[in-house]
Amino acid sequence: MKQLSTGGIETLSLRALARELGVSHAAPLRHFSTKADLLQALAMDGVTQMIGSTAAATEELCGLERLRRMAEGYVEWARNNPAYHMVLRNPDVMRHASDALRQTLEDFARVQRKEIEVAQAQGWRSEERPQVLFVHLVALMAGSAIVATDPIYKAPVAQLLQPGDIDASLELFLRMPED
Amino acid sequence: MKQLSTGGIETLSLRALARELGVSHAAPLRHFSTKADLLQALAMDGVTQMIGSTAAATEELCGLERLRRMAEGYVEWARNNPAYHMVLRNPDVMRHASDALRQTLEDFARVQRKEIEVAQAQGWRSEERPQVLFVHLVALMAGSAIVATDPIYKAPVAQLLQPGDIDASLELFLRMPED
DNA sequence: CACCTCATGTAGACACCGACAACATACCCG
DNA sequence: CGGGTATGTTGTCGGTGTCTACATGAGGTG
Repeated sequence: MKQLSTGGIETLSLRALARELGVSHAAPLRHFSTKADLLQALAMDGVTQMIGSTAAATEELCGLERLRRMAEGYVEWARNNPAYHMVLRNPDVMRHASDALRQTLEDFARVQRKEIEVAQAQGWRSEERPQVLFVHLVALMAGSAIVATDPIYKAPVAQLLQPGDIDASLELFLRMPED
Repeated sequence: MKQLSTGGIETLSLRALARELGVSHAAPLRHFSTKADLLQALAMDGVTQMIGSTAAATEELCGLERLRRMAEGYVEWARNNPAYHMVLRNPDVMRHASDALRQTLEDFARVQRKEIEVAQAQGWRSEERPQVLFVHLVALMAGSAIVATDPIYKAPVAQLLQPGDIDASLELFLRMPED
């Protein structure tokens, strides 16, 4: 159906894609009726892959540890798939997300909320309101991925940002209080 | 020179801009030699304004309280200036940021790092490495602004996200441990 | 005043793009 | 066999960024 991320991309153009595949300029429109459709498909693909390499890979864990590994895995996925990550960062793409994409993201959020509950039952920040922890987690994951990948955020930190710093930052939030 | 944000925008086009101003299609190129130049100017404008309404407005504060107000102010600014915020979120724009823009951001980061030092001296997370706190702060601010403004992040939280939740989330990090 | 220069605006052209329509081809299934 | 569906092709349209050549006017200098 499609071989994505053929080259390091993101001046994506349907016509360039057609050229790359050696087909006529309008051929891609048979598969994606509009350019937004293509980006939708890429976003869905990216989200599926991201969830596959975070939530699924931590299925045997639970509670706080699972949350930490999920967050670390998310940042690592963003690092390893900058093209997909850029698509997911694009507000214009996500604003018109399909119902299926929204549903997938909601399922992912549900897992996070469930594990927050478990972690709280295990004594992690048990006095906090769960939705505040959830918002914090989501913001921290999204922001850490950006800091880890976007050159403009790397610049102000320059050499100061050592390899493990982002994981250490995630752990500031995702660790037991008595550690 | 320019009246920006004439309408709620971000299918920005030099020709549309020219039409809006009642000039010929190539006139804007006299002021911004390329479209990327225009976005650069917008980004610089946005960053200047953002810093003006956060760092400057908290000048009389210091340490932890200043950091908290800066973070809250940043999120509020993003909420109130979605168009500017979208420009600053765009990786393609920021990747080619001018030296002046980089310098401005670096100055902003310097203030944050200084206040982190002050806060640590006041007993806030004094055992942590400063750069880890800095990375955490930057990620949290960037992520919170996105969660606060991007519909795709609002959706999974739905009505669960109450007005004060994001501030409460920021406070999870930016508060004294004994509170 | 004459003259030059620079900033600004204009018109035209080019290549690229997304999208649409009309037509061709091939394949599957009743 | 025959028709429908999926896929691809060519051609076209309007829109866009950018370049070039040309106009015009303001300001300063001789």
